[in-house]
Amino acid sequence: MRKIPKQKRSREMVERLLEATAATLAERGLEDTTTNHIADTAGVSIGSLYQYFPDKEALLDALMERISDKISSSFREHATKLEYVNFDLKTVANYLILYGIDAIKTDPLAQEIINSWNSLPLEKLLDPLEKFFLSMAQPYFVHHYQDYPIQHLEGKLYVLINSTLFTVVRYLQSEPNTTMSERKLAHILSDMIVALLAPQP
Amino acid sequence: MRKIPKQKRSREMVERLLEATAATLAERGLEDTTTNHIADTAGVSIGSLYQYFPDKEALLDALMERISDKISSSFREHATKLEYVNFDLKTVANYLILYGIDAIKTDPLAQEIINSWNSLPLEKLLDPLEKFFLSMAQPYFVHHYQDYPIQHLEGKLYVLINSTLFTVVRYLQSEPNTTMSERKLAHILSDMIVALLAPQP
Amino acid sequence: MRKIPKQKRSREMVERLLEATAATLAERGLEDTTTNHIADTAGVSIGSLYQYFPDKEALLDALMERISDKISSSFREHATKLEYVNFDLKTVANYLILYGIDAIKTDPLAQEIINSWNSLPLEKLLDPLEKFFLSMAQPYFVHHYQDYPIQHLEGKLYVLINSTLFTVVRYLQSEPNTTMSERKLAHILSDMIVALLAPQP
Amino acid sequence: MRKIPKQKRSREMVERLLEATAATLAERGLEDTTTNHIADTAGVSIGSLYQYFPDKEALLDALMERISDKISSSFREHATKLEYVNFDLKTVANYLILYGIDAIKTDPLAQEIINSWNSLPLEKLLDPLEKFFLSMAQPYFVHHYQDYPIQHLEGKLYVLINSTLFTVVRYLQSEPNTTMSERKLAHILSDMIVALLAPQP
DNA sequence: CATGAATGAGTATTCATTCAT
DNA sequence: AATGAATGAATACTCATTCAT
Repeated sequence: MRKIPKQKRSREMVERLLEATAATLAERGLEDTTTNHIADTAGVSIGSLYQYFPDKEALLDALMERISDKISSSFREHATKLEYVNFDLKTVANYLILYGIDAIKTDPLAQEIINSWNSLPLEKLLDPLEKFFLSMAQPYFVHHYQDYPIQHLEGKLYVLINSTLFTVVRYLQSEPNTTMSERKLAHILSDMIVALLAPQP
Repeated sequence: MRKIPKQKRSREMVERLLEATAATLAERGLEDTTTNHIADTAGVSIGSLYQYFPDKEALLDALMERISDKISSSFREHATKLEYVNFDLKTVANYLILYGIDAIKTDPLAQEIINSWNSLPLEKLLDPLEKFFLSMAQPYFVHHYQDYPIQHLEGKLYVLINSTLFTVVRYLQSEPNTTMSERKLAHILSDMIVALLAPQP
Repeated sequence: MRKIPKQKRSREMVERLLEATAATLAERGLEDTTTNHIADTAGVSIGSLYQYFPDKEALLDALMERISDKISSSFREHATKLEYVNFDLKTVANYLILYGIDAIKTDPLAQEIINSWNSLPLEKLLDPLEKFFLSMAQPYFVHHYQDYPIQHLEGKLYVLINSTLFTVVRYLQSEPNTTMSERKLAHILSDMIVALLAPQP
Repeated sequence: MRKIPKQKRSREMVERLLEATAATLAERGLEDTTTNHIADTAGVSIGSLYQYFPDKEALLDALMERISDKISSSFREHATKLEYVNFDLKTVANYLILYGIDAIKTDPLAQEIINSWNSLPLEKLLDPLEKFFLSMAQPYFVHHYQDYPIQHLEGKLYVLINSTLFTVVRYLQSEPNTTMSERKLAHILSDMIVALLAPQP
């Protein structure tokens, strides 16, 4: 009976710290973010921070996972709302890529992550994201191409997801200098996805 | 007549420092690489290091560029030897990807770079590489598909190059845990390349 | 109730660090005084030093101010004990100058300051001292020469205070080589003071 | 026969180095002046610099002496042109002080010296200057007050010269914040000089 | 559990000076 | 005598982490 409130408090604390980390990162940039800044922003003592996270790395790792979750559910929501199952692959892919680009450009934290991917534990963000997109893509395929060979599918999706994610990241990193438009990028990427997955029979 | 040996010396020093940087990086990992370590490894005083590079960042940047060059020429050589122009796209792509993977796995420095891409100025490596592959791909296309629409080509190559590079990098980062074989990865990637570039007419 | 001990601790720390600075300065000379030396001498970690002073300069500045305070109160005490208001200007000036010289020669820190005025933020010492002597002189004048024109007074005091301070400092710097006795110096200086301030009516 | 050109070259070199030091000091400020900067400015190798001056200190010392000489001759010239012997003490003192202030404010090097007197071997400048003013004042007194007691004179001049020099320096250091005008300062200082030296009989 | 004062290892960089050529 | 490449000691300051209260 005592444990539940404790866990709740604990969860709230973790929450608070992660939000503080996100906020500090977005405001000051990774370079200028210290554990003490984070504790301050969270309105918590530095000692407490270390009660909940063994070290800075763990904090960053947890944040990346959390962001991964947010992105996932945001995508899921959107895709569901869109009733994506009813559209053809090209349309869905194109739409989701554009949505993703927009989401990143809107969020200062996402911005900072993209700019400091050097120095952030990006795997912690990408690994779950990879799994998520896999889990999202599979039902789609079950629906549209019932007899699609699953083993092949997994490998192809692995490749496509990473390809798309990184190309978008890199595009956004060097954006001001690039001539390609977002629309064109999305177009090519979704073409690529379709081309690899759904070759004309 | 006197100046040439000077320039030579200077070049040698730069060379030596870059090699020392590479070695230190490969041995101690980026985390534990200090400018003093590098100078030591180069058998040179720390003061000299700073005579040739304004700061640590410049050293790392230069190293990345140098590696990019090495990779480029290594690929070019290989591709030329292979007379790649005579082979179909699928074969060339597949071969070069496998060659690249092997090259990375053979080179401890490449290994370290892949593992610490966090913290390394990866753009300095990727930007030229991107250009290089573009320059390598274009003649191939001129030869094989004379009537290929060039504007599309550039965008597609941009996407494919980044997609391939990153997917390979990511594959190698998480390799021990992955079930996919290198051959399969290469296969899928080259499929993807062909699918996007050379749709069956 | 809890905060007072904290503030006390803080004050003690500042105290300790300033004393350590003074001691290190006196012992090793400014040239050879590092922040780490100071922290060591204070029996405190270098990190703590920087928790209380933003940088070395601030430490030195604070020390100068502190010394200025010490000198001021020492003078004030002495002058009060002496009931200087009851004596004529020449006597008071002469006495205080001799007292100052003696105080400096007795204090190894003062010695070091005089020898390394190069490299010390002397203004931080002189500005308040100037003000102090001004504040000390004015009541005296109000008392002795009620109808003394105040505006003139301020300018003259500014000149006299700086003149006296510096001449004494310079005298002490080059003392071993000088033939003039302290008494003579004090005599001339007090003569000068009287001559400028209190011309025979 | 060979030695004379050598000495000449040597002299020129010293000259050049001192001028380079002065220029570098004036342009970059003491803080940012390195021996290498100086050698560069002089158009001479750093090795040569050390052929003529054992270390940086010696260079600075020499510069201070040289400046002292310049100031002396500049004053002497001016005073002579003015036929100062024919004027009364107050006028001469007042004029020379104003001239000095102006000379300093006109010369960027003088400016820098005043601002970095911390860190410069000021004694090297002041000692000769003190002697110079002494030597300049004595004939004046011989002329005007033949029966002036010489021993007293020396002590008084010592005090007055230092007083005046420092008060002016300090005034110029804190000038922007001061309300007193240059004229007033000169006025008080010359009053002080007259008051101490030439009491109304 | 919370606090936050204290810790101290760790590091990039400067610059006066030397000495082989 | 001149050169200038090479030297390397020396130092201020940061920040993740601990632990006594």
